[in-house]
Amino acid sequence: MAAPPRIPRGGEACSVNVEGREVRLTNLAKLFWPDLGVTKADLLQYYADVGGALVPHLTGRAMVMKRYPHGAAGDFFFMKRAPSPRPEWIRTCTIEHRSGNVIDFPIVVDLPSLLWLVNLGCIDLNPWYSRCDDTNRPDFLHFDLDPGPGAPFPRVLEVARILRETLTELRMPTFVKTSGSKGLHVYVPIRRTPLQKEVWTVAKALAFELAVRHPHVITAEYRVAKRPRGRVLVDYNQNAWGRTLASVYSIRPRPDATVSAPVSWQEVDAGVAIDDFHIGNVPARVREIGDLWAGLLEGERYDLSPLVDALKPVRKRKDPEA
DNA sequence: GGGTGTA
DNA sequence: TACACCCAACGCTTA
DNA sequence: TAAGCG
Ligand SMILES: [Mn+2]
Ligand SMILES: [Mn+2]
Repeated sequence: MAAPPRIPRGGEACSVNVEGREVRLTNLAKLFWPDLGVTKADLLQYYADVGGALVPHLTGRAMVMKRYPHGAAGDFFFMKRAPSPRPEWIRTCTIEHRSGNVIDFPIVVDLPSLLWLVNLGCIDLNPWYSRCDDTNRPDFLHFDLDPGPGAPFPRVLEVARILRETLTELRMPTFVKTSGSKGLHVYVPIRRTPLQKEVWTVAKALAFELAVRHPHVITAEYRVAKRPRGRVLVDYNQNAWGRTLASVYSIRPRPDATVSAPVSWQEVDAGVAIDDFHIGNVPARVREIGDLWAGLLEGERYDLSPLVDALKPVRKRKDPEA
């Protein structure tokens, strides 16, 4: 792999040749984390450094932009439509919503398109779970583990281990990462057969099953006010159509520039912490151990169809007889 | 972050 | 020139 | 059908 490009640290703006594309980068000296002395150039350099591991996880997926043009502590706004003007080599994904709205989302396919997106003020990257060629059939089932008030991070680790046990019993491959914010994300690679809604149904059923079996540490309660204190929410609704999570290797707009970092289950057992992974140490970790989540894209994929079928209302279920 | 519209 | 303004919207829940 | 949720 080619060495990552060097991002100029000074000057207002510049044009950098990346993999044969001219990428215009702006406001390079602007402090995105004033307390850390971390600039927009540092943010771009980080993504250039981890791009080899990150880009495969984004490529071909519509991106929801969460833009922080005034830094991590500044106001942000969501944007779905790829802004114009833009380089002619930025690809888009056209998705029609049920309301009739048609949105042209940008797609990341390589390092130039990634850096173009980051330069817009995107601190974290938010890809769809499905690829653009079939936006209603996701590649993953996932579990968003959110600690509620009074739930310390080690309780999230505990819930993740419980979840892993359940998924392993079902023979599902599992991958875990810190969210970089408060919790953990567990992903299961699936064959691209069920619709997003069907994947959501499976996530919901498993979330409630877990909450019933481990009521002292897990909740799947929809209403905030009804969630018991000190529990970890299995936020199955994150599997709904059109929703996104911050990707692996995303820097989060948090005070310490923490990163959503892939971790091994051994590290979960040993006890990681959110602030173990940040803009300052993740590039070296990736150089040393590579992409712990490569198997999510390249490895075996689980066939969710039997589970989907089993959860259908009896009348609609495929009759196993005759 | 940056284009556009208004003063 | 110097500003204000805009920039998403879903599907799922319970009442 | 409306409002809460993320
Ligand atoms: Mn979360
Ligand atoms: Mn959540």
